[in-house]
Amino acid sequence: MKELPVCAVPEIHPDRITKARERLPDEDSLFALADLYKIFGDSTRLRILYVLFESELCVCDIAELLGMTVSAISHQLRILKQSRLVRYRRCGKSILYALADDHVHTILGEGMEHIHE
Amino acid sequence: MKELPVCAVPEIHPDRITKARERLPDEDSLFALADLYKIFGDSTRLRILYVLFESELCVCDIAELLGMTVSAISHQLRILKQSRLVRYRRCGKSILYALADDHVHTILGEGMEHIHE
DNA sequence: ATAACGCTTGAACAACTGCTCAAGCGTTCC
DNA sequence: GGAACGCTTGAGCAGTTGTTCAAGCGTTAT
Repeated sequence: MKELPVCAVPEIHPDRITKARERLPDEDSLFALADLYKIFGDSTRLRILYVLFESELCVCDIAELLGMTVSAISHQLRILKQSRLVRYRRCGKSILYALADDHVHTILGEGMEHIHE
Repeated sequence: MKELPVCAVPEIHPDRITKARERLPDEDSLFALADLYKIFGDSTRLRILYVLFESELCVCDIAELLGMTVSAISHQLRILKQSRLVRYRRCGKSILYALADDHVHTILGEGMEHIHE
């Protein structure tokens, strides 16, 4: 991080603007990234992800765990499914949900580190 | 991740529920974590963070860069300030904003990895 | 002092989000 | 087949969010 000591150019700094613009990812990546973080930005979804850390669970298990309706959980699981953060498989009458991969661990780990510093 | 092959217990699985409950962080951490991710869940704020990667910038620089009003940027900077993701210092008439620490890099890095896999 | 400049702030508004409720779908068991 | 069960889905509603607009604050320049 450059820290320029004085403000040689008042108001607008064209040189810095040019360089900073290069750091901007393309628009698609930006929106995809924002959408991903939006998913983690809700405590219900966070709680769902955390309870899936231990083992796969059916929808009514999760609802029971979090003290919420099955419908509310199902709505949130659909969002988590669409973002490929959880996967599911049918098992008799139930549908068992599980974390899709290890990205969830690492992403949540970084976040926890920040808030607890 | 345990993956149980059959559903010995239909409907609700009390043993899994007990274990899963232990993985839940305390409520304060959960809300703090959700609030942190909410910040990253907006493309304007993401763009602000990215343009600050290169060097510190004043408010009207950022506004110019992103093609938005100074007011809109200022509102978002206030949110980023409150979450300790950016810091600022006065410099003459201008106020220069910069990334607060390296957490931003690592958090955004993890996210990018997920969406590009 | 007074004006100009850079930035902040609060109110207002449209757009979005998460939950509830009611209805419906797919599978299993009788 | 038909009932029961687990889950999903769409509409509706309250609460939240991001931007605009207008006004105001603090510093600098005259």
